[in-house]
Amino acid sequence: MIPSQMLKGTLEGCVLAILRQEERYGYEISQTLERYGFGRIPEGTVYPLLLRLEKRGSIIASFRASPEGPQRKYYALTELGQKELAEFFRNYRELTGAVDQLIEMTGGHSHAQEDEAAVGGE
Amino acid sequence: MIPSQMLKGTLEGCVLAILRQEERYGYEISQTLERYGFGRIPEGTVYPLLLRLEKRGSIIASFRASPEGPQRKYYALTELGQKELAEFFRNYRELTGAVDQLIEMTGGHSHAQEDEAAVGGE
DNA sequence: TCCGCTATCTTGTTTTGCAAGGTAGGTGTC
DNA sequence: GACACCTACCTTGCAAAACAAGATAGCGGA
Repeated sequence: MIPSQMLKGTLEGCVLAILRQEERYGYEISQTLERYGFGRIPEGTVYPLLLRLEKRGSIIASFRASPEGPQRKYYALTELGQKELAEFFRNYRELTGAVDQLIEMTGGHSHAQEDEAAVGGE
Repeated sequence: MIPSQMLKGTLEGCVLAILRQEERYGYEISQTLERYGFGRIPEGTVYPLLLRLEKRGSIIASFRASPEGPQRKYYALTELGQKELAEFFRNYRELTGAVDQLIEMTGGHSHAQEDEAAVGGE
């Protein structure tokens, strides 16, 4: 399980990335994140995040009926959202670049699983 | 500049990684992080983080004189700290694995700079 | 004496993930 | 009709952590 602190800042960019190609609604996004390996991201996280993005103007919403259950609120990227997504990519690369360099300099480990196997856990 | 929200949780693991091979003191760690590409990490961030780790038992401190200025507080990893470092590696890989997969599935981009160049900025 | 560098720590603010819980539509079962 | 369950949305309040700002202190030089 990815610790919640480590998701901070990253989740927002990931939601923008999910909306990059097609409109999606909150409930769907929550499930999509889980499929990508983020673990269960509860609605109490996703909806406030979406409302924040909407208020800021990064995404726009439109209600549409659902074949099962209540209306769905579909979100789409605005131009601002696309710029923010591009900036997220840059920041994410900057972060992983720094961390990967640090890991390598301080004793390797960046993407292999040598001695970790012995520690076990999870 | 990496946004501070994106550093949350990650910084702690990075400090553990820095202490992996040799003892270091706070002021030094702050400068080391900058050299690795994290940008300026102010003392108001580093010292509380170190105190937190010390209280938790992840690191132990020992004062030693400095050739210039006041005493230095050197930190070293404990066994707990080493386990936490190993867990940080796992979590970091899990996070980057999920994000990289998401980025790739939603339109590539993982580590190239194609269309972003046109957006400009920074 | 005062400034600047080294070196430590504290207080309070802000952001954000999440637990918990509430509202509501639709379908099925008793 | 009453109830349960899934879908689908939202809100309130808490906790963790980065950081701005500022305090303290040793040491050297102008």
